[in-house]
Amino acid sequence: MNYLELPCYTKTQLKIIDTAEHLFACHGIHSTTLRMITSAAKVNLAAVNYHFGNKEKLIQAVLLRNLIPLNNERQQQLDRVLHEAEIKCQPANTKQILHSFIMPTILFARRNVACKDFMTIVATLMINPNNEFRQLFNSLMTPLLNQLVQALSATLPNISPSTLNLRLQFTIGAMIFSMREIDIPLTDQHLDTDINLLITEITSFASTGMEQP
Amino acid sequence: MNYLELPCYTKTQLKIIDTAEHLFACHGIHSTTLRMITSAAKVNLAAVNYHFGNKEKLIQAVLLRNLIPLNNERQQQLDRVLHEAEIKCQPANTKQILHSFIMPTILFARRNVACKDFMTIVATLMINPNNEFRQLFNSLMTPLLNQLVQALSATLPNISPSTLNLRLQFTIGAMIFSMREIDIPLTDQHLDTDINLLITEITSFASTGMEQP
DNA sequence: GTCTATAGATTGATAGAC
DNA sequence: GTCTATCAATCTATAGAC
Repeated sequence: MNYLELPCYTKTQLKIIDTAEHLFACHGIHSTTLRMITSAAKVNLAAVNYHFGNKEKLIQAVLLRNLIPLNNERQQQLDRVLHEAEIKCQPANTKQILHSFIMPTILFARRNVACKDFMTIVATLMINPNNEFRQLFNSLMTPLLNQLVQALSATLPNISPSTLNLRLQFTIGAMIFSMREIDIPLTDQHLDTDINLLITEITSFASTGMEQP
Repeated sequence: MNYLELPCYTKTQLKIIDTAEHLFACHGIHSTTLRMITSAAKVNLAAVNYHFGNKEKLIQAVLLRNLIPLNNERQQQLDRVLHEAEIKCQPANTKQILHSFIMPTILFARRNVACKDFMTIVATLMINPNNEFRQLFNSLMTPLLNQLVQALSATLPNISPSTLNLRLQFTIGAMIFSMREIDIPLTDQHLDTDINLLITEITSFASTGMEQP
């Protein structure tokens, strides 16, 4: 349910999207000018306006291009976990539910530079309460997050949905801050943490916190 | 140790700093122009350059004005916890150590609108790996964070410092995402969560995660 | 210290030739 | 579709009157 499809882009459009994504992550969306994008992508200055209409629609294209496949993968994992639990006639456990969200996210963030860049953009969007693209982002995230709270609520009926809601926020915050682009000023040792170990660490960290009385 | 002092500002300078802080949080640092700041602060357009030199130094002033007292408070709490443990001749427990960092932060974030705004700015800085003010921010945070890892390491000798480091990142991420300005698109119920309950929730969530084998 | 005026650079967007 | 040229708006910063 809720699987969305991607628009189809030409080669030039993809070159612009790729370049914009990288520059948005490095310098922030608003500090990145159309001239920076078009010169780095080696296309004409007028190309962005010709292919996307304006700068805002280019930003939307960057969001959709990454978030639609990522959320489809998250949804697929959650569906699988819930389906397997249904077969066994018992609720999925906390770790499985959180893993269905954390695992695809970390795998995505570690896939390549472009994906890392996108996660930086997403994190920035989540932090800023007044961001102009927040509404689009929310509309893409809400269905999945609501399903997660609902699934957790079935597994942990003694914990109120609002508390689960709060702890899911903690979980997402922990996950976002675990990513390479976001390092607090400690040693950078962990940056090369084995990806499977990282997924296990976050999932365990969040699960024990989630199940607290 | 490591207590820093604040510079002394005139009324006009404070008016500019207050206004800038709010606009930085609402629209981002780079999207906020000197005209937006000076017109909202009801001072002349030239006032920022006269009082602070340039835009960058104004941003630094906003950072220092908030981060110095906040970190002094965090340091004081950590010193107290470590001192009490020393008297009892046993290491401080995980919850106390994390509480010394989380409690002053959440109290600060809930103090007033200006403080909430500042936390949004800090979160944005932490997210962006290439931010030009990241170095200043890191230099202010590193001493305290190193002490936290050291204290946790004494309490949890079976867990490697790099793992504690990683879990401290999870903790900070969870804390940042718990704040009012940063809401994932779920119900907004939690936004008015009782402040003491919130501090307890985050501290417990992080402590159980931190102590995992 | 405050203000106006303006310099000098950069921005997003578009018109029109090819 | 691509390109050059350019517009109108906006930006930071400063000079100089008061």
